Amino acid sequence: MANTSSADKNSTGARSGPKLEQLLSAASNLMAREGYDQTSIRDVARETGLSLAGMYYYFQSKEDLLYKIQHRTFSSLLDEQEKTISEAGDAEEKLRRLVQNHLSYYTRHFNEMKICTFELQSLKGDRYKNIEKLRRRYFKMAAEIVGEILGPSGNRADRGNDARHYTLFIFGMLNWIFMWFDPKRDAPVEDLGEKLVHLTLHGLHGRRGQKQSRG
Amino acid sequence: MANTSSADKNSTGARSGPKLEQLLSAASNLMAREGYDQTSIRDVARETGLSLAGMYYYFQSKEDLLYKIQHRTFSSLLDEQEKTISEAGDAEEKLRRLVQNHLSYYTRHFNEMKICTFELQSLKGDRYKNIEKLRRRYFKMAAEIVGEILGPSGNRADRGNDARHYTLFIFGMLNWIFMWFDPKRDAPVEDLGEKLVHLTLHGLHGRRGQKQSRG
DNA sequence: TTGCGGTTGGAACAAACGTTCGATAGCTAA
DNA sequence: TTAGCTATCGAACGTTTGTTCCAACCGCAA
Repeated sequence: MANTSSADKNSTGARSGPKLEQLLSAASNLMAREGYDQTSIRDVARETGLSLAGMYYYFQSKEDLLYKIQHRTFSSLLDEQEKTISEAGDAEEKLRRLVQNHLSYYTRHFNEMKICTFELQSLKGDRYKNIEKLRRRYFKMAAEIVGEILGPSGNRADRGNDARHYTLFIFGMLNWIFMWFDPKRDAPVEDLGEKLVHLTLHGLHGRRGQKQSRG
Repeated sequence: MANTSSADKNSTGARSGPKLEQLLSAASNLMAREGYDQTSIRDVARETGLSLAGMYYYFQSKEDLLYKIQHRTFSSLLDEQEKTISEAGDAEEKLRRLVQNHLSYYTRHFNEMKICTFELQSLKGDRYKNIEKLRRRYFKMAAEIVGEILGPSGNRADRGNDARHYTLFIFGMLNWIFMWFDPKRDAPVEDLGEKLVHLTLHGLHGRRGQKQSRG
């Protein structure tokens, strides 16, 4: 179940339902294209046909709008991941599922995910802390899988940092996809995910499909 | 030598020298911390002691300021890379130098690099095109190295896309470092670069520390 | 001294922004 | 009908922003 804390007070009342979803969706679309700062509440209002003042019936502030997008998207992704990964077998399979789920979720909620990935720093105070908490939970989940694949630490001094670094490398590959992915050129994402997992496990030298013999 | 085209008209006159460098440096510092949109020209002026109007003696516009930062930083990095890589031996060594140079430049010009990495989309028209051109040159340089490591293509259908994808994965790892790097925890960058190269070449399963002889 | 071009600052402007206020419909329960 | 709640609107306020104008300063050559 997803985190709920002091910054989501206004899930009470009628400020929910399909209208809210529509507003969040339109806002995500604009913000993913133009960025959070460059998207005004007026833009979102215009896009949805709602008046400017009407927006403030659904959101306390612009930052609250951003927060709602991030919180919904992130906790939904997190739930999906924790459910799927727990059913996996060994660590490699868990990693594969983590990557493929991430990319799958990504294609279904491109705009929202882009916002989650690049607009965290636009949140302040409690709202920042809440999303940061979700992010950390996501990271920890991945880091444990990577640590499992690396095997027991102990030989090198900062072996503890290894899992952290490699996990951050993986998230780097995943998150950077927003910057270049082109459906016409790079679909299907499943293949992309396979490449990513393959690179992570075996590197460029690990043969795939067919191979040269090695020393 | 770095690209020069229609958008850098104002390198004429006295609008250069240490004062310009100071302004660009202060602006980079603020923009790396708060983002381009959240940094006003007034902020930069206040930081440097120059008046608001005085800023417009050095920059045609706020976007021009951003462009100057990106152009200088990127062409300098590009020059450095092309020089160093041409001296390298095999493809693996080239990749290693590419990564280590990138990270080295990165530590010397953290703020400017962060801006180059994340604020491209804030440029429009010719300014956008010019930086995009530099970026493409950088990418091509890397992609050729990766292609060389992968070996001759021809077996799989979209093998041509492989080098592109793997290169983008590498840039993903590199660029994402901005999001988490902590000098107290992650220095020295040379070790980080080694880890990145090792993952790229051999993956998590490749042995490290105890190394096997090769070829 | 005068003159001049490179450099700087004070003041102002128009536009855009986030936010608030008060009013007004529509609906439902008493 | 009345009372109250949900949903929406037009208008406005105060602030910040990028940018411009123009006057003034500086150092140096004539």
